[in-house]
Amino acid sequence: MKDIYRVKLFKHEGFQRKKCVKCGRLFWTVDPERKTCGDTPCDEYSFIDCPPTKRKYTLEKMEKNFLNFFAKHGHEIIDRYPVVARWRDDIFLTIASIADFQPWVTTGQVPPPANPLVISQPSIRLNDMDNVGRSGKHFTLFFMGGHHAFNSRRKRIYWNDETVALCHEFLTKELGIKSQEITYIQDFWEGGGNAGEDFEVNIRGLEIATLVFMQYASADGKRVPLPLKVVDTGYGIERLVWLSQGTATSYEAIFGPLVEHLRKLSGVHQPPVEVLRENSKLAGMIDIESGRDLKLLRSKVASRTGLSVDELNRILTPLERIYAIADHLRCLAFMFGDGITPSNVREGYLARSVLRHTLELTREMELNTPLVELMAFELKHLAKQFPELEHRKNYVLEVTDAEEKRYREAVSRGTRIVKRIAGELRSKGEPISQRKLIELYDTYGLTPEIVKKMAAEVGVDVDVPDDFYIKVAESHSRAKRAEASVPPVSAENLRSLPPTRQLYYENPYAVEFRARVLNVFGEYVVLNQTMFYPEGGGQPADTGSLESGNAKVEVVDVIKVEDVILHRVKPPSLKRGDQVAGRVDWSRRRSLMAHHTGTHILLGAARRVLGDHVWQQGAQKGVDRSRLDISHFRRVGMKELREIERLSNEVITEDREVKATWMDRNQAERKYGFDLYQGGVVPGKRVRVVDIKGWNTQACAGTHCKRTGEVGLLKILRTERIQDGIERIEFATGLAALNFIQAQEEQLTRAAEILRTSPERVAAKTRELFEQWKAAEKEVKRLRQRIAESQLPQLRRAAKTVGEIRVICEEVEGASVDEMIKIASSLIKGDEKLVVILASRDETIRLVAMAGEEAVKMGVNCGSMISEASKVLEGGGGGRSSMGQGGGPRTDRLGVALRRALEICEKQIKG
RNA sequence: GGGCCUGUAGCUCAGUGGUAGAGCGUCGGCUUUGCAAGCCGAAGGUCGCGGGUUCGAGUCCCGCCGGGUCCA
Repeated sequence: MKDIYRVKLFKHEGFQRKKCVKCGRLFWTVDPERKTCGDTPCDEYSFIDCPPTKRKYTLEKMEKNFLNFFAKHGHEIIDRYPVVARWRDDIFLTIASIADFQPWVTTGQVPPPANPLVISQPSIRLNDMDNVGRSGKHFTLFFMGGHHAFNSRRKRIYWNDETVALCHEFLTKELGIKSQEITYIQDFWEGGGNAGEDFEVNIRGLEIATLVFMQYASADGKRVPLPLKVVDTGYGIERLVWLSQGTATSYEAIFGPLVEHLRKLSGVHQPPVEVLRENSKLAGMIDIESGRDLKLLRSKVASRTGLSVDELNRILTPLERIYAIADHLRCLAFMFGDGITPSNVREGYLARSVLRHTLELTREMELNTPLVELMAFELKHLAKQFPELEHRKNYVLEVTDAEEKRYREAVSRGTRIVKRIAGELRSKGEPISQRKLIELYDTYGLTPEIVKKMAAEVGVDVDVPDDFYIKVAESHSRAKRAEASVPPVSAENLRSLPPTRQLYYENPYAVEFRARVLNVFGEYVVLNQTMFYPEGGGQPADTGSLESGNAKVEVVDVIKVEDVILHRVKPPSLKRGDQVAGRVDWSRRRSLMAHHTGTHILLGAARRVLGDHVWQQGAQKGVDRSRLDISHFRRVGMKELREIERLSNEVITEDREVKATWMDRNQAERKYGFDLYQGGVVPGKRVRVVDIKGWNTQACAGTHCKRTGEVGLLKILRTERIQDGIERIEFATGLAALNFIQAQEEQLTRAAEILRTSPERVAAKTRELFEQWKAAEKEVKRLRQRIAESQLPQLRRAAKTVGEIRVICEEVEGASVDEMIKIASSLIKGDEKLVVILASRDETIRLVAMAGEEAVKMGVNCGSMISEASKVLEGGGGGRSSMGQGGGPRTDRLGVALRRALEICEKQIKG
């Protein structure tokens, strides 16, 4: 097999392959003296204070330089993609430049937007968020420069020789780095089902690029050659900037102004340069992953600088936090700027995590500046290079502010809970358990750090395990993946059939058609052409009938498997070769079309009213009502809803044109951007674009009205918060909307009739009535109290003497339990030796017994007395010795129960 | 999508199936030169909504609605 690592450049320039004496990996160098591979930890950073480039670059300059260099060498510059990977359903965030072209381009289904191309892609990786600020080189968001070539069997662009040559020329000619400074380490890259040989490009201890030659699909340990061989390169633009500036950390080079701003705000002093330099060099040598790694780093820096570990912690920790805050703010600016809505799910949750992590850092630093102010500062600096973020400024700031407030509320709520728990534990002298700690994190979002701090304030210990977050993960059961629905007829069986001609696209208004039965699979029929729309894109399938000769069958469902449309018919009496006349249930289809077009109109209105961060998160069309789920960072208010509804109907009355056209995917994306994919990821080389003139454009496979006027009327029925950050709007169009309005009107009219008022006055009248009802209830309560009181003398006279105590045992007609209790307690108030047993009757019998203090001392137990007496009534009861309640359904045995109670009472005194 | 927590007075929250409570706030009175505060008292509740179990449900069960939070 050919050695892919042995590229032409190495031969021309006299590179030799060597084995690193430290790590044992193979690498290429022109320096005959070199023994190590040039990567950390084999080589220490040696560019700090003496950069290897001929000049210093800012991030903006370096990005431009990178793009222009490759543009000069035949690459087309492609605009960056959003950091939220809307075109994919396997990842939430864009993690690399190649991610922009997966899966459609890399699998060969869609041609690349240009070939070869170059791009600078903001990429987000949150895996080691905790290292950011400490390691000196980690970022949550970084710019990955990538030059990509897609080599098909028919057309070769370039491969290993040219890739390395381009890289080397960029580094040496463009940046002025000496050839002998650069090493190329041989490696093998594998990920996401693809694999290939690669070079890691290192300069003075810093890895600045990876050049991958992606050519295998890897599954189950086997490697199968890919039809498309892809040059996948990734240059760390921030690292190149750092290299060129030679600052102590990359953060100083990238976030200079914001770091300076934060330093001023927090009053953190800049540590001596030599401390920072040594820290940075050593940080590069150690993979900081845990608190233990950090301790190791500190102690090594301590021994080099002569400072104590405590001293280092004091001067470095605040700075590390500042670096992390600066990094996180940039990441958030892009996340929000590209339209992520914070949420408790999906990418929204990732954004929330970064934001809360940032707030934690400011809290630890006791930096009281609201995050929204810091974000405003950051946006100002990003505006020049990224004008698209400036356009979203309002949303970014609004959402930052809202999230910050929400978090502060969560923490203050949590504080109260922790203090309460801690207060209880303090009396017992116990620490907060690990289980409780996990529970607090799980249900209130309180990190152990916060809990520890709050508990300490009331003097309670917290035992935080090192592997806390692992324990949290363990406490959750693994979620099962939803199984993909299996088609009723396998694609295998359908392979020999031609794609079904989709007549519903040619004329969505046609109802009747003729067709030939190509094949039958059980109750599923395949035709050569059809007007039946198969379920898809949230639009349910059409129904109708197929007629052949004398036989008529009903079409109950229609599905699409790849390019073939299956009609489920009842009864399944059609045969292959039959000529059929099809007829679509038009009123159903018409309503579905109006609802589908209505969905697009509504989304356009929502985006105009709420902002263009609003994305469709799902939609389901129906005949009577439909629903649209949209992302938004807070509940949609009544006023906003009214405006959305008004705008929608305005667009309907304007009777705008609705056009559906098939377009080349790249062309469509270029023209409309990723807003196209509102309805979700759509497969394929060509996409169907539905455009409501001047209002909304989406990739969509559904059937639509030709003009918005046909929708007729759009009425929002209700909204629901289906998830944090996602609002569901239910609505109806046309006659279905009218039905709803009429039904509501009827309710209102009926309510008005009952209230003897006009519909306009229903609200006022109801309020009035409600107030009167409350007042009347109170009055009733007062009066019944008076009645009860008036019965007291009579009841007192009925007292019997039993031994040393007195017992009142009577029925009180029409009294509730509460009243009997009140009567009994006021009788007892004047006589501690009194026992009161009362009963009343409505649907069931209720018994109440109360005893004075003295009577209880003499052995009276109301609870057991009532419990026993209730059995007579075939019910139950209980209570304390001073009071008992009970009853039962046998209304005919009231007298018996009372006698029984008295009997027991007498026994209790004697016993 | 899965899990956990939660909805009680204007606010913050208690409330082993048995007479709906506390603190703060509001109002009134007393005390005080006034303020801050203190003392005494009062008003204020469809216990989220709807079913069920029970003699009896704020409490237990089911459904719905709202809020919070963690995980994928």
